[in-house]
Amino acid sequence: MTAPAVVRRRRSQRGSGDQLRAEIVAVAKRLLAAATSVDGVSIRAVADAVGVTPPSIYLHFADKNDLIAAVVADVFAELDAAMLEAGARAQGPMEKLRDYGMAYVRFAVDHPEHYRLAAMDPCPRPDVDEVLANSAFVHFNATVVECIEAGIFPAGDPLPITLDLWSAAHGIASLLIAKPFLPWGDRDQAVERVLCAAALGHAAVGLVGEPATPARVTEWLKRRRPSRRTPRASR
Amino acid sequence: MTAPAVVRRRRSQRGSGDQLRAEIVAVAKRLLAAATSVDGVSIRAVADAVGVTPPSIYLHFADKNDLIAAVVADVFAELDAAMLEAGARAQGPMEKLRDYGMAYVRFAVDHPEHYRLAAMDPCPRPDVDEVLANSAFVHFNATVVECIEAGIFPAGDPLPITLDLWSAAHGIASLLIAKPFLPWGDRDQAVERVLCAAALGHAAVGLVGEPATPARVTEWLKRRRPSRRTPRASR
DNA sequence: TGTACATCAGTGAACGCGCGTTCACTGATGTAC
DNA sequence: TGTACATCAGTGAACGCGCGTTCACTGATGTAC
Repeated sequence: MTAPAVVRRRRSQRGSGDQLRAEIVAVAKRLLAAATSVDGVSIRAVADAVGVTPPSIYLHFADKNDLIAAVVADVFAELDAAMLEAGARAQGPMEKLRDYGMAYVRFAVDHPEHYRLAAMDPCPRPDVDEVLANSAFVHFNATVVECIEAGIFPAGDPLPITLDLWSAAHGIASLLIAKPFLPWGDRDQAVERVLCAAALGHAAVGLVGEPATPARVTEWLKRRRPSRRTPRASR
Repeated sequence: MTAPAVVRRRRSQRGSGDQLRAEIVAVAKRLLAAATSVDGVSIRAVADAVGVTPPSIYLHFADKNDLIAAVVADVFAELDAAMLEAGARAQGPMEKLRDYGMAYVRFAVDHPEHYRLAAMDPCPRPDVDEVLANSAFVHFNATVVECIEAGIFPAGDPLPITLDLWSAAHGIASLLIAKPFLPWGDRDQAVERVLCAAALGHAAVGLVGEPATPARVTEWLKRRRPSRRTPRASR
């Protein structure tokens, strides 16, 4: 065992208190990536890893929730950056939407605990505007608008479509995280299948010209392609 | 304040140790419904609420995880019962799938913490077979098979379709739970929209006859319905 | 240039708490004789 | 029917631990004169 590693930090310069703040957020983020819940990372552990005493944390954050919130904001920014980069070279709005969605899910799978923290755990301070003003959400919604303008999705309010597609991406992302052992087969394929099915479903709703209900879905399918097999009596 | 309520239980009869076990599970389940995480419910709190001392719990469960696992099993059983009841009077496989999906999401929204525990939190002891043999999953998959047999979904392995539809239901369910403050509008409508879009997407994949990719989706849409508006240059 | 002083980032020690789990024990119940 | 005894569900007290947070303090830094 090594000695209790008292690597004392150099004290910050007068004006540069923000440096320690940023370092605390970065370290907390790193530790949270390896924990399975917020309770798994303590203020003391963060302080230790930064090389500072626990009370120092309170010079920069009101309390633990405040620190966690800062990490969540950082995670969302990273997610947005990953999405933007993935969608930068898309050929059209539909491709961009796909690239965004794939990048979203890949981020979730690559940083499961960060994703859990940001999108699956209960919000410590829930705020509509904060989510809707979130860069990732804004970029996603803008692309849905492009799809509407391109005639891919039915005209109208983009918000429900954005929420629906987000649900689809979140569904496959969070299920991959929560139940990674399921027989997903090739993960990228599964993700693309789900995202395309959702997008296609919405596009098809536009084709049908009416909101989809199961009755309409069935009717629509019957009209266009009569059953290839006789339905068996259900056991 | 009332006196420390020492309501001592009657000691169980010799053979009826299972009665206390069941009572512990029921109480733990009730307490978990009001907590935001497993850490929010302690062995001590469960013991208190049952009217028993903490060590008694260990006569019936190896440790806390074991107790939680019993609650999760109970939650899944309740979920399956709710789904079965909802789908009992469905007219066809597609309607049954819809009823199952709606019941699934309703259960999640009505019991958010139970759903979080069972489907969103990390599995304490992950087990493929346990999930795939789970009644709710089996019933869901069987209905997908019926849909395939009825020609609604493309022929082939039902498992990917089941997983995809589960992802869709899980997506809207868990997002409603994690971000209830978003502008969902009418919740039932949002749920039906997402589920139908997913189902319709898969059905449409069957129509197209090839796996969906964004390129194919766009092409397919263009072939069948040229853009109603000229795409604007993206800003 | 030198010195007294104000500032404030960070410290050390402690507060009070609740946790999961263990262990020797109790005492009501059922049973053997 | 009566009594000694074995069983074992449940108890009381404690173990060792880590937690979030507070508070009076320190001492390097920058500044006023």
